Amino acid sequence: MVVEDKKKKILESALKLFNEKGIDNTPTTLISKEADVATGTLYIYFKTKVDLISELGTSIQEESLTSFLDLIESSVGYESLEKFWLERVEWGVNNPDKYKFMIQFKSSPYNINTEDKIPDHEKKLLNLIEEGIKNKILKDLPPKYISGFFSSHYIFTVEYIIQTKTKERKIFFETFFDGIKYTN
Amino acid sequence: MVVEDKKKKILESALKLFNEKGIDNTPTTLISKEADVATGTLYIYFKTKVDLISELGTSIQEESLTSFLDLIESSVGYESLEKFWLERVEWGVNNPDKYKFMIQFKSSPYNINTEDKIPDHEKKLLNLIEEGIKNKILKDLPPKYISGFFSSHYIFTVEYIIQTKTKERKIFFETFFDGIKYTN
Amino acid sequence: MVVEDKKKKILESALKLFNEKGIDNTPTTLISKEADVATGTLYIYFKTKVDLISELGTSIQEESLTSFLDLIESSVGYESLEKFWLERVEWGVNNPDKYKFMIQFKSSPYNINTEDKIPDHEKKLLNLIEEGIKNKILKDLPPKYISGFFSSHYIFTVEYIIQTKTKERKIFFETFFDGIKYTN
Amino acid sequence: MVVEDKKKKILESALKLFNEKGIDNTPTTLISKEADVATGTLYIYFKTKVDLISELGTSIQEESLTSFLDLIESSVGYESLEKFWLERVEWGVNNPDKYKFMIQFKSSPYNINTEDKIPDHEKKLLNLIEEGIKNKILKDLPPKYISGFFSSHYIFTVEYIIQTKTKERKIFFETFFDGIKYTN
DNA sequence: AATGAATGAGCATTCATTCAT
DNA sequence: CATGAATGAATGCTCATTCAT
Repeated sequence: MVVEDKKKKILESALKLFNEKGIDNTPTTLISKEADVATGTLYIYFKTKVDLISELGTSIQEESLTSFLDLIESSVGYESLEKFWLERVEWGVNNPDKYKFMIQFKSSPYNINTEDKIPDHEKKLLNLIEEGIKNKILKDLPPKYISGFFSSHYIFTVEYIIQTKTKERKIFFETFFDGIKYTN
Repeated sequence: MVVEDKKKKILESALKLFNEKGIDNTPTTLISKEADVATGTLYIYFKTKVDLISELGTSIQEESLTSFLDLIESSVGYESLEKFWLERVEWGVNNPDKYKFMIQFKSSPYNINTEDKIPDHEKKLLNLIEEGIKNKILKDLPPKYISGFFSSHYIFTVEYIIQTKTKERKIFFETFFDGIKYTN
Repeated sequence: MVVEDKKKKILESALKLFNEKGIDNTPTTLISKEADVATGTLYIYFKTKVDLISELGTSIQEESLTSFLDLIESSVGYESLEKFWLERVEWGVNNPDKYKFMIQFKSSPYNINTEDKIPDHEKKLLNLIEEGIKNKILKDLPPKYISGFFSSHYIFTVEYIIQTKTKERKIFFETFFDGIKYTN
Repeated sequence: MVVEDKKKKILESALKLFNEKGIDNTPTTLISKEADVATGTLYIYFKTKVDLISELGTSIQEESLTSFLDLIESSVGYESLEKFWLERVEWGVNNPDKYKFMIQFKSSPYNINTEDKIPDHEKKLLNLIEEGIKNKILKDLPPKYISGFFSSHYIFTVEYIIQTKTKERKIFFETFFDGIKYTN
């Protein structure tokens, strides 16, 4: 087995089991078994179970934000926001396991210190929003409210799409955008 | 101590501790201690820890829906929806502990059979939404999407208000309503 | 309810439940419930659960030995022994609950001090046996061995009769008597 | 410590404690302590306390029946039966702890499914008895009665020998055999 | 005597983590 | 690096017994 392959298998098994049984109902021994690895091996790659959870959560959150890089190149408008939104939604729909775990992770006590690791995106997004408000593209709402609204709307929409298997996308984005777009 | 007082204290202690430490990281012994009650007393009022969790979650969910009764009397429009939305938001803001637990509970595995107990509200809300769509007050979106959007937007907004302590309300409701209102 | 009636009901319920679930798997609360009596009432009539068990065991043992009174009037011989044996067997067959519990009780740790309460019968039986040996009616075996053999043979036989529902009796007694009768 | 040594020590400690305090009054923690092993170690070797009890009971029952193999080679008669009986008695007298536990185990609720594991001996013994009846060596009693009588007589006799430390054997076997031998 | 809510020590079992091999 | 037997603190739950009413 190639080096680091075991770590990968452990993370994959953890993801699967955490979704099936919940984080707190998944013993590390079971993760090891699922990963075809000895009990102790898990503790070579992760100091504690919490470390494993954190690393899994953080890495998935980062992956979910890949498309963000495109957004910060452009300025905020219907098209750029829609593109960003669509890419994230598509990622969620195509990675339901990772997505599902991300939700569980975010609302768990294990998320505590994770925000420190993804602060840049937040800041940059806030900057873009402020710019959008100044340019009268977005309503004059607190930027933090808009970014939060974005997240919550996105999370709910992905869940809805996964459940209903609908092919619709644009109308869902408009629900979001109509809520925050500038009107006089 | 008055009858049923102990049960109340147990529920209050559980609420507090579940929010502080998470449901799965709160031993029943700690709940008992916090409630100034013996270990076994908890099991007089609740058959199992899961029963305690369920009863707490269900009762809070019901409480949070009290204002719903007003809504179903009227028809869907800006005013009636806003009134409903405002009352629920106010409940959440004024009961942050209950609110916080409700969120944790809803996304937990302990929520499984609870929906059976609060299905009417969902159905009635869907009926109201369908009516709103027919009357060209709301966009022609899947009713389930609108009701889900309502929930997710409401949850996020309460969180935002609690964190920022802002006095704003109306602009937040408009964020929601502008997203779903009918336009030609 | 007549005085002492509750005590009787408690004993009856205990007998039933001890047989159904085993002594150690029968909570006193369940006995109370079965007897339609409050939890605390049991402890008015019995200082502890062990006391209840002992009293039940002892009283049943005594009852099972009622027929013994006839035996000690006569001297040991085929007829008198058979009569005694038959009466005890019949008692066991007709009181399977009491019989069953008696077996459980005898082989339990709760039996410890009970023998002190039924020593007379034992002694008198031993005297009768010694007499029987002297008179060349019984083999020259240790009297204690014969009395123990009597018990064990009796217990097994009752079990056999209850299980098979056979009407036979005499041939079973002969199995015992042929084992101990004097032959030259 | 050699592999499987811990399991052995756990079984030995359990045997000792079950006899001293009774199965239901022996906590698994005490067994572990007596075996100089951690609490959790017991659960590596036995899934539950019941499993430990069953394995202990079954293995001892099997050991007690070793001498049975000789018996089934021969046909039923005074000598062969006596040899079988003597060997079993000797095993009981020499292994009073195992013997004592076996009795407790047999009359306990934990014995339920154990008979499935030792059914052959019973069947073979019944066959031998039937043969003995046909050949007019044994009385015409129900074979099941004879085999049960054998057991109960054997159990009582071992108890008697252990208590009295007598060296006698033959006279006790005759008690049994005289009870069942054919006479015309 | 009767009640039954309350008590808290006790128990079976789990599981994150370690460490000798 | 890898293994997996071993550890023991921690947990959900039970139940004999008490005592205020």
